[in-house]
Amino acid sequence: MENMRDWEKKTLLDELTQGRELARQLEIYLNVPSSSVEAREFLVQKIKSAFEKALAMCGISVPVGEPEPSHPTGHPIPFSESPPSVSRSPRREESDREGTSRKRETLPRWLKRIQVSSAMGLGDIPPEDGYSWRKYGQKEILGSKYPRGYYRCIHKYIQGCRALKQVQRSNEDPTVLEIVYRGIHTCGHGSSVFLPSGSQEIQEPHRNTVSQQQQLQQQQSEEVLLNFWEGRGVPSENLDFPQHSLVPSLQFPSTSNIGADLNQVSSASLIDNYCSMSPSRMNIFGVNQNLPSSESQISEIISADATSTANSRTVGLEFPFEPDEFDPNFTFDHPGS
DNA sequence: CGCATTTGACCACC
DNA sequence: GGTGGTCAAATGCG
Repeated sequence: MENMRDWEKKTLLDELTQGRELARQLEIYLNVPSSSVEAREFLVQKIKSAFEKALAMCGISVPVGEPEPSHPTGHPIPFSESPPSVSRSPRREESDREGTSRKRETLPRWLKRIQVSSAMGLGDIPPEDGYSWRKYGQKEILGSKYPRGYYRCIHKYIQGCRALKQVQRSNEDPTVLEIVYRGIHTCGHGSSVFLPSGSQEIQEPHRNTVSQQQQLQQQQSEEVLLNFWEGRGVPSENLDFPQHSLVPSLQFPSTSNIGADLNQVSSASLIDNYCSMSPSRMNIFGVNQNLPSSESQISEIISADATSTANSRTVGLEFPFEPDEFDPNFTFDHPGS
């Protein structure tokens, strides 16, 4: 441990921080009697995974008894049995480690389209959204006129926050920025990015207690849901994730109270509009999505967007699998209720 | 000089 | 092999 390099310490810290945050989430779930067993079990798995990785980094082997079918990040445990060979470049060594791997993470993601004042002149500086981001890359995308910028939360290394976002100008309308958010902030920083302005005050000028942390977790969860629910986005038909299937828009009855009404939004009204859907049960922002395939992660949702009129909500959902795999019972759960 | 951004290279995934 | 996501050295900026 004493000869551990800085990046190793950072990665270890990441894992431990992640484990702590997940434990806090689990604590919240345990205090909510109606929360699903699956969600709790999923969190337990993730906590175990985080600590097993941390232990592995300390050179302590992980028991193989319990299989870990799908690692949350899709990464293998980042340790080679043999010392790195001399021929390998330092860069490659580092890229093999958890936290610095180039392997793509399977994080929940959702699209936000934002109108900016002009196509030119503004550069590609994304509008302020309440969080602090650091740009870590830019890429020309095939078939796109404009490059895609890659941003990570600035608290990634300090607090292990894995939130990312990608910003790109729309091909059709350069005054529209398409922002793909990936992952949920676990850093507790930032403001109510997804909340309508003025609807919620900014948090925490002071150190957080455990209960404040819980509130933050809860609030962040609600932000994601609210973003999904009230987003001023486009119908799903216009979303552009060609590699995945897209579920047609669904209409809901109007609702004024998110938490309460979401539980009632369930099957009936949805099935009326789209019969061949869908997963039996889904937590939009939590951790539970029971699917026939036994997959159970929010990351299965590629994007979610919504528009609203006086009498209805139109919600577009995109999943990385075919709609006809779904069974017809489809409900939204509000994890906090 | 320190920090943020840019940019070419690397690499996983399809 | 092509594409997109990430890394990290180089560069720019305050």
